[in-house]
Amino acid sequence: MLPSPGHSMKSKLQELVAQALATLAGQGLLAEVPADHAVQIERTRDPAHGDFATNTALVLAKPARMKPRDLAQRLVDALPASPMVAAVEIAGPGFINFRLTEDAYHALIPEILARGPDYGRSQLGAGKRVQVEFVSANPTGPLHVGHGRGAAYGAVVADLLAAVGYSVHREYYVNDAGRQMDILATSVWLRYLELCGESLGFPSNGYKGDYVWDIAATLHREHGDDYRADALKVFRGVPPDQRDDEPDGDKEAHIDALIAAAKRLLGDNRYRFVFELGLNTILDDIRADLHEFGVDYQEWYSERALTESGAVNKAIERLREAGHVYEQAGALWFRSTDFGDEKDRVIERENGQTTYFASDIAYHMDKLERGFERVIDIWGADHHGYVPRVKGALKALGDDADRLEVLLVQFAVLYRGGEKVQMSTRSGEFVTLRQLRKEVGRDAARFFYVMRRCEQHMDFDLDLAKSQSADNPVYYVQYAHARVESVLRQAADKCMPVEPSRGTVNLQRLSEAHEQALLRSLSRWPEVVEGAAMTAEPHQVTNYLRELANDFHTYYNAHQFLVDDAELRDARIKLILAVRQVLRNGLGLIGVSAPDRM
RNA sequence: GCCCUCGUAGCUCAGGGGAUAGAGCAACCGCCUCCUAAGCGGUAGGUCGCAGGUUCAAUUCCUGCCGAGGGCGCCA
Repeated sequence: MLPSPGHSMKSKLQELVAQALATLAGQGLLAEVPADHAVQIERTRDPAHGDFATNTALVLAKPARMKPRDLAQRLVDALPASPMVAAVEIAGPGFINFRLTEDAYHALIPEILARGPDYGRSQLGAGKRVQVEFVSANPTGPLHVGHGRGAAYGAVVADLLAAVGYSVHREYYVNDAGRQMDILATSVWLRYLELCGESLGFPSNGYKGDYVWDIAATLHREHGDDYRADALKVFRGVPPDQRDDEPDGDKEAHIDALIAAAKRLLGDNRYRFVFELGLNTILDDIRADLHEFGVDYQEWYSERALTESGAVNKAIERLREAGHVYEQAGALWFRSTDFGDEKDRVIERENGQTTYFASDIAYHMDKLERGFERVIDIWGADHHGYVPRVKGALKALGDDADRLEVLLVQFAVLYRGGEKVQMSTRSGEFVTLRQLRKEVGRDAARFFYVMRRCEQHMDFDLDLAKSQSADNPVYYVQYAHARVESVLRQAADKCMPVEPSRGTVNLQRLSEAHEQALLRSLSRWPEVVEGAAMTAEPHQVTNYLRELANDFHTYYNAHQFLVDDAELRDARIKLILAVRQVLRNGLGLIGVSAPDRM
């Protein structure tokens, strides 16, 4: 990772070492060292090694033709003086360890209090435009808990990128054009016919969830029998469904014939009306669901609009002109094997319909044309096979496929009472995101979803998420915040001034080991935000918050804050105000509330 | 069969070239006359799946193997 122009302690040290390297280079000592060498500064694991360490001398020993410890010594000699550095020493095979001054840590407190919500934010992204597309579930039913993880993860990745200075565009791709939507419209209509009193066998491939009944009921309530047709006519000539008593049936042919019947018997306008009713009802529900989950978008991008704008045909034309398309068995194929895919893919079917993949090519072409410097797609891990073909298509179009980053999120498995919660989309028996939010609450859901690396299979323990105990990491962190608020209320009750003095006044009184540990944790926050943003790993934030909360709880147990000694009390109040601020910033970043009392 | 991800403490997981591998839970022992015990401290617990390779240095990177999960359609 390149040195950042940030203001963190780490980046300041990076700068010092870089200056020392420049000095040695000026003396002609580093002829074979690349000029753009990135200085690595890390936090030490062992406090005996100081606060930070760099392996620069070890890494550069060979090109500098020096022994690591000799190079380290020269670097130390060339290091510019800095008020933040208390001691520098060479250790082990050639590490350079830095110990920072107490003043450097004390100065952190007024900085945190002055910057407030901005402490931890940076300009690393330099305003570059990045698009984050996430969730994008088909609007054929409510979001389930699998989508919830993508929603929480995507929202935090987007917020992290914004926090480090990117201009972020959050987008939901609405698949409102495909066959699945026709199946939904037909499902709604068939349920409506049942409500009208028609008797029929519901197709095994139809959508069977209760929400389909709800949409059908709206149609029936508001329009009576206006959309009614004789069930016998609907099913006339339709090939048999595949079900237990008819194992030889074809469920695909069956549902397709029913869609055709719906279109024929309703006519274009009335079919479109039923279709739109289903689509809009579900999309409104998804939008509201995500909003209540703290997930909002800049844009809901319609696949249908993409198709109607001619973008799909344009993409196919561009591929054809570039010579990456061929016809076979009546269909149009994209030769994706030329770009690393394992087999070629159909983009236009024998019946003239373009495939979902063709829309995807057009959509990604459009994303790049809109001028985003980075395009991030967040997909369910089951779509990983799509990555080579989408990237392949971009390469075939002559675009820079590296601008597209695909992050894959594994599914979450719910556990209740130690038992796996069984889910099946087919039968409509799945746990919805809304049910999860109702059961464990928004805060726990948001926190738990991003607590693990996205590529990790996740066991979501519902009982733990609900438990109001120390075991529950959400409450643990929130409780730290509530405790700070509680102390401030107590101070007010005792008529002690809560308004702290300015600057670093009294801060030298913070000499306890617990206080120093807390200050070190507070100083890490900008590094955590930067690291989490650059690696798209929100779990680094939750881990940090647990550590910070732990430092605070330990301190709380060991020392009284509201002491009679006014100067000491002032210093401690300033410290816990800084802790409160960083807890708020961290919880805010992952979409979790910071309650005043619990 | 091919592809992707993962194998770290009894369980759930961090760490991902660097100095003695960490946390939470579970187990055991302690701590409220005190700003919320939804809290804190301590003890115990590991051949970082196995075998090679690269490196001054490998749990981390590479290769192979073993094991777990997922994906491989003129579906979306």
